[in-house]
This record gives sequence, structure tokens and C-alpha cells, in this order.
Amino acid sequence: MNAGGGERMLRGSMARRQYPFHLIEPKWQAFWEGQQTFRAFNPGETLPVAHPFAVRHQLGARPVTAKELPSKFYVLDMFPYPSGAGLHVGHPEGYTATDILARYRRAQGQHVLHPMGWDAFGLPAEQYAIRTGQHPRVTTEANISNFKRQIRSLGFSYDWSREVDTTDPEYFRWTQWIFLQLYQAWFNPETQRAEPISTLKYPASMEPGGSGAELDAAALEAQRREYRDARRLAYVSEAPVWWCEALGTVLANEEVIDGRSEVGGHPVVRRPMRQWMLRITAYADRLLRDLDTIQWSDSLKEMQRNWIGRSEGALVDFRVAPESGAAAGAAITVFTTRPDTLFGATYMVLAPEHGLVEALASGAQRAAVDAYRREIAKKSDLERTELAKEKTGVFTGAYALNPVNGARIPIWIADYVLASYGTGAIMAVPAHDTRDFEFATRFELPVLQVVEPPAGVDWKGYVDDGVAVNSAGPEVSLNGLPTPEAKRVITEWLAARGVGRGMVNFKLRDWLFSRQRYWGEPFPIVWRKDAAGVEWHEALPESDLPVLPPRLDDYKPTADGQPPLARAAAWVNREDGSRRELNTMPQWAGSCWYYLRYLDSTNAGRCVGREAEQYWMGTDGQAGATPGVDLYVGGTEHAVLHLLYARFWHKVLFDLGHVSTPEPFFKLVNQGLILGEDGQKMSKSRGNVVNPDDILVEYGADAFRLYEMFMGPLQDTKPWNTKGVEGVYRFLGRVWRLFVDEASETEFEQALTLTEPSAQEALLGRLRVGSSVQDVVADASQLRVLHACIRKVTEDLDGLRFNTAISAMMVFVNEAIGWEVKPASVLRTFLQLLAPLAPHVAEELWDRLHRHLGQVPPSLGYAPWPSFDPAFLVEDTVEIPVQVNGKLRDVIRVAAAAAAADIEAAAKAAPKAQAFLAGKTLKKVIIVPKKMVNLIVA
RNA sequence: GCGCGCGUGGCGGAAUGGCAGACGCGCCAGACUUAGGAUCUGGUUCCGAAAGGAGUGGAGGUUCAAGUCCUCUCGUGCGCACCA
Repeated sequence: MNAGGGERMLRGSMARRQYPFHLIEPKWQAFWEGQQTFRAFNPGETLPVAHPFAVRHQLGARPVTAKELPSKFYVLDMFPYPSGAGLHVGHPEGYTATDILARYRRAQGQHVLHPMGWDAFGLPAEQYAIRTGQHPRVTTEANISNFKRQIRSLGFSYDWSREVDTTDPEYFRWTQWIFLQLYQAWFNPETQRAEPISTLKYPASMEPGGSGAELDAAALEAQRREYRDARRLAYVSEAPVWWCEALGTVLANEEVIDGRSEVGGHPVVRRPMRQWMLRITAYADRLLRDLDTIQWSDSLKEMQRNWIGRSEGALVDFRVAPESGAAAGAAITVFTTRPDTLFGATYMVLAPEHGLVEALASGAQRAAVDAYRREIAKKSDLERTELAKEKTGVFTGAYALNPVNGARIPIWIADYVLASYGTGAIMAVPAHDTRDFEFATRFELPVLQVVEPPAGVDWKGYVDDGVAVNSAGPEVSLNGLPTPEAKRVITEWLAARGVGRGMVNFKLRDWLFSRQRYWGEPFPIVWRKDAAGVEWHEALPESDLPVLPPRLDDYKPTADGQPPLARAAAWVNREDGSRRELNTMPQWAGSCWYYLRYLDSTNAGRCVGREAEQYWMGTDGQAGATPGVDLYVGGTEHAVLHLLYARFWHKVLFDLGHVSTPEPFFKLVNQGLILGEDGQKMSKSRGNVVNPDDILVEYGADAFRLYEMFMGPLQDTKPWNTKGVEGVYRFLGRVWRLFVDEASETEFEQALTLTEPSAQEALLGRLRVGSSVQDVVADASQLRVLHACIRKVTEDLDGLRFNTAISAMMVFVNEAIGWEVKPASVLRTFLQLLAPLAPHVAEELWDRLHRHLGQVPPSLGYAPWPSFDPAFLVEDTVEIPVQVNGKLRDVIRVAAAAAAADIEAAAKAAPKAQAFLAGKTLKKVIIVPKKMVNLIVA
């Protein structure tokens, strides 16, 4: 906190501080740190006897067992990338919400784990290093320390003893270790889970003494190695990847948006390179299914479902017609979700990149095909999608035979068919597929109806279910069958004939896991050459972990396009002749498992200890424990990538027995975006960025926290309005004045102006609680106001409705400020309600209130959460609206327990209602006790 | 194009099918004050002097009663986007 800045603000736009937050906030932050108030304890730890958690739960003096510990509550924030720009107002929105929950649950007696850390590998620090030669470690540490200062200034109750940093060798040692688990595992399709690679069964020909006995031992092992390496969960692929020249690295599919890099918006091109991949596709089905077992928003689940993109259909083999040149007789397999429309296929389309195109292009069409392919190859992906309005393609000159009826159909190539989805080839059914219809129209290809839509709907371009027509071949007929039935019949027929089979296809691709960067985790992998000169890879032993990156003077890729690690020849070339892997892992790696490291962040022997993992993930038999993280809060920008990758890793670790829950994050909430005051997305170029530091100097952390929550529902997108901060700031000022004696306040203010900032905190002692605060019994109306507030705040915090919880506290204060005598017990309870949201001012007033009463203040953070007594909320009489024909006409006050007949009589007697009853016949009376009465007249 | 949200005062927003607009901002009036951009009190959906009428994007519907449920429609935000 910058006291000088605060003084400047006082003389500037603000006339007067509502209360001395600038002294209170650092004071309590220092107190919490000194007391380690928010430490969470693992089973087996010995708690300090004086720690408020130990006191509350009567633990301490000896190691605590998991059974003795209260029920766990793991509330997690998405940890930030510590950028040089510092915190923006979006970060603390989620952090404030989780902090409120953490404090609330502690008060309720739960054992709260609320950690924070740093996702600190990443491109900006590396690019800065390239420009300046400054080691990314230096930049990263400076940024972390700035972020930490900012986060601490907001008074969040993190257990900093569990802080993690993905760039710390003691952290990424375990990131590398998890990679080795992936490397040493395969996905067994029979058990549908990952198993150690040692359980992999080899084909008979590769078994020693099998039909491959003619091979020598080395050749056999080479074969087995190739077979094995092709099945690992971490494997090497030569497939085309997205290369970004500007960033000097490849990117994952997910990091490429419209043909440009997600980071920086640089152009990317498709290029074949040797890359590490992770076999996430093996988990597609489980990643999809298990969404049903977790509490995420529907929209988020839907995004993940779309990304996984499951579709059921069939593979169908078409034969290339005999006269079609070099490829004659070859099979072209297509994937279709509509095998029932097979009789309507009037042409086929292959992706321009399809492997058979070369052999198919014949005669007169050869030149056209080559020209088209050259044209497509030149286009960036961006152009390909932009130009998608008009479909293009060329005829190959070849024909294929439809397996159902032998029909001879032309084979085209077109870029509307993607090489990377399905088989890269389709059968085109223009009558019942929009894209095929557009293409067929453009190139005047025949359109043949095979589905009869409901009456009145045009069959041309009809893509939904109907009844099959014109679908009879020599051996099979679908005519008259509804679409689902037709699909089933034809798929069975294709399978029986050996020309097709049912198939489930996914959009999800394997995860491209290597990057040509310096500032990331090195792979624990080396490369060797066998006797035949074939390169193969080998895992380093666990004892070699962590594999540290080498020191470099220059962080750029080498002149011949090698990653920067290649510059460290002494590091790359090992004494035994092997060479280290030059790639590093992507930034996602560290964030895939950080929530596990928090559970046991200093464990030197395991990524997470079993007992700690089972306690905090709720699988050790605690009654009602949530399986996994209880609440995970973060932005939607991670809806697919981080959350899908982390679920994938977690499932692998689960299969291999390292964690005990199938899903990591049980409940997840996305906080909404905070827009600038102009309603536009905050950005430097618009000049509408709000810096939390500025708000803190002027209004303090408590007002900032309160405002972030008061703006509206956590999940909603909402605009910032600094005037709104003033509103909650004034509220805190009223809370302050509820307690503090006016005369002492004035005296304090005057002393403040005469005292050096460094000595000001001592002046807080001059403030006294006002004489209207007395140790007296509260009256019924005061208790009603208090208990209504307890109920509302409790229910709203449970439902994450922070905005309405704050509103309820405002209602309480607006009432209480008018009381001539304020019962200390009522104010004390109110401070407990306020504490999770505005902890600093609550602590200060809590402390003063107890001293005022001559008591030693107990720990506010661990004081049991107040419960409300419905008895105090009961009112003798209630006000209920009187409607006539459904319209509000009057309001009557009746006894809460009034009989229906009495209510009816009172309603009829209500003066304003009577005016509408006069001369009418009463037809019906509807009475909802304590709610309303409706008189129906005609 | 497809999928998922969301449309309520001047603004942010609140309302288990039961008094629409809680709470806050802003605005208006008043009190205190040398002063107010501090604080306190009252008012503030629209039309109307009032009585009263209208009102939750629009049009229908269900219901004694609809911001809330149903159908259609318009607008808007987000996600995916030639995924066969």
C-alpha cells in the first residue's frame, strides 16, 4: 500500500476517507501472515496448538489423522500466468468469489484448502529473452513477485505454504514424471483404460520363436519396438503440423484460430515435422461420458461435447472402377453418418491431399487435378475458409462403384472435404446434404431423392430423418424404412458383405505436445541409433529427473530451424552417444496437474502423497465428501483446452493408480467477463483498462472485493463502473460508523494529518467504540432484522449469489444505523456475516468490539458461522395484497394465522377493493395463506 | 448455418407461478454546514393534477394469477463452423 499515494488522493478528488482502510488492511494482512491463519493441514501433520483451526476443532500437540480432521473443502482458482502487465480486474473477480467461499466454509467448520500458484512457463518471457538476452527465469521471478504483491494486497486467504510455480525444477520434475507415465503406458481397448506398456500383447509374428523366427534378435526387437512405440500414450508422429514462422514453433490445433496463431495472430502454415503427440483420442468416449458425472454448466459441457465431436455412422468401401487407370480396383473408404442414403450417392469427393488422388487422376483431367492441388496447397487455411462461400473442385477422370447397386459414379476432388476428418473421402448425396447439394448444383451433377420427408416438405436438400425411397438394389432394399431403421439394416448388410461396418468417429484429434521453445519443460527423452541406422527414442530413468534446461546466451532457433535447445551442444550430446530431445512441452503441461501438487506441494518422493490425495479429493470415506475439487472457478477461455487436457491427464493417472477419482474438478463455475466502463472489452488500445492498484489506493481492498461481487451474478458479463465502487465504499463507511465513536474519529483524523505515515497505525488505538453500542439484550425487531440477514446471506453464499448477499447486509445496516441502542451481540453476529466478504474491516471492528466489552477477541476467521432461528422471523401479522380479478387493488394486514374466512372478510372490507366489488357478483375467492387473496367477480 | 445463453427503470441489477423494479449508481428536494464533491432524511418505472391507466424486446397461449411456464418471432452475446 502506498501511503503517499493515499495522501495525494485525499487532497485530490476525494474529500475524505470513509474509514482508515489504508491502515487496517496492511495491519490484518500482516496479522494473518504472522499467525499463518489460513494454513491447511495434511493428515499426519502436527498442528501448532495455538493455531485457531486447532483451537476450533480441538486438535494439536500430536500428529492428526485424516479421521480426526473435519470434512474437507477444496476451493480452487485457475492459477494465473504472471505477465509483465500485472493483475487486471478480471483476475480478482474469481479470486474474490473463491476467497469468500473459503472463509465462509472455514467458519462453518470445514477444513478448507485454498491455494495459489503460478503458470509461469510461456512465450512472453522467452520473447523478452530473445530481445534482451535476459534469462526468462529473471523476468518470471520479477513478474511473480509483482503478482504476488497485488494478490496479497487484496487480502485473499490463500495457504501460501502450498504455493506452486510450474517453472520450479521441484515442480516440473513431476510434470516430466507424468510424461513418463504417459510414455510408459498404452490404452487397452478391451479394458478401455491405460495400462503399463508391459501388458501390451504383440502379434504372433513378433513373438520370439513365432512365425518371425527367421529374423535375428535385433531385427525382431526393432519390430517390437516400432509396434510398441506406435501404441504408447505419448508417441512420435511425422504428421503435418501447424508451423508458425513468427513464433518459431509449431502450435496445437487448438492454438490456431482461422489460420492464425491464437497468441499474437501470426500466420501459420501446414508443414510435416516430427512431433510428440499425446493419445487423448483414446479417451474421447470417457471424456464425453463422464461429463454427466460432474457439476459444470450446461454450456460448458456442451462446448466440450462439441469439441470431442462424437458422431455415429459407418465406413463404406467403394471400389475404383476397372477402367480408371492406375488405381483401378482400389478401395476408397468413406465415413458417413447417413449410410441409409447410400443409394442416393451420385458422386464421390476426396480431399485434395488424399493419398489416392495421384493414382486416380487420369488423361485429360490430370493437368486440371494437378493445378487444383497446387492452388489449394498455396492457400492458407484462412483463405480456404474465407473462400468457402463458393465451392470448388475438379473431376479426377476416375469412377467408383457403389457397393449397394454397382452404380458407376464420378470421383472428384474438392477442398470442402477435409483430409483430417474421417477418411478424407466422402460419398456425396446431394439430395440430402447441404454441402453436396451446393456442389452438385454448381457442377451440374445429378441429384437423386432417397429420403421421403414429411408431407409438404421439399425433398431437395432435406437433411433430416424421413422414410427411405428409391433405395433398392439387387440384394438389399431399404424402401419404406424410417431413417434410423434404414441405417441399421444397411450397416448390417455392409458388414455381412465385408464392404463396410458401423463406426463412431470423433472430431477430437491427438494432442500435439511438443514446442520448439526454450522456456518450457524439457522432455526426459533421448534419441539413439540402432545398428541399421534407425533412430529410436528412449525414456530417461526417473533418477535423472528433473531434466533441467541448459544455459543459453541466445534463445533464438538455430539458423537451420532447430529449436533453441540445439544451441547447447554439450547438453544435447551425451557421453553415451545419445542425443537429447530438443523440443519442450507446451504451457498446458504444467497446468494439467497443479491442483494435485497443491495437496502435497513439498513431497519430494511423489507428485502427491496417497493419503493427502485421498483426503483432499474426498475418497477416504469422509461422509458426504465431494469426489475431486469442490469448486473450481475460472474464465471461459479455458473451457476446452485446459479443462480437457487436465481431465485427460487425470484419467490416465487414475487408470495407473496414482489418483483416486475419475474426474478432477467436480464443480466448476466460469466467472463472467468484466467489461470497461464503456461496455466494451477492456483493452489497452481502447484505453478503458481499470487497474486494481488504482482502485485499492482510493477505496481499499474491502471495497474493491465487495464491488467485484456486487456488480452482478458471478457468471455474467458485466461492465465496470467506478461510481459503483463508491457505493459499496459508502456502505463500508456506514458499517464503520455503526461502531466507531464520532468524537474519537475526529480526533483520530486530526492526529493522522500530523503523523508520519510509518507511525500512523498506532493511532488506530485512539478510536473507540461508540456509546450506543451496549451489552444489552436485543429486542424482537432487532433480532428479526438480524436473523433475516443471517438467513439471506447464508443461503446466498451457498448459491454463489454474492450480489444479493451484499444487498441483504446493506438492508441490515440501513436498519441498524437508526437504532439508538445497538446490542453488541447483534453487531457481533453481523461482523461474522461481513467477514468473508470484507475481512479487513470486519477483523478491525471485531477486535474493537470485544475489547470494548472487556473481552479477548476470538479468531474471527474460525468463529462458528451464525445460524438463524426461524422463531425470530415469525411475525404476528402479515401484510397481504388484495387482488380483484387478478389486479392489485389494496393491501390488508391480518394475523399471520388468520383463517381463510377471516382473510376473505378482511379483503372484502378493504376500502379500495370495495370500489371494484360494488355491484358485481363474487364468483370465486382464491386465498394463498400469508401470500395473497384474489377475489373473482363478474 | 448449427449449438448454448440472455432481453426488466436513465445505468448495474432484484423478484420458490402470488404486491415487478430489492440493493446500489445517477438524479430531485430538504437538513447540517463557511463550504460540500462528506454525512443524514425523503423522493425517483412511464402517462396523469388526481382517480386511475399502462408496463419486464414483440405476437399468441396456459392459469384465479405470468418477468417467471408453452408456441412463434425479433434483437443480442458467446461457442463451433464445409466435421460428411
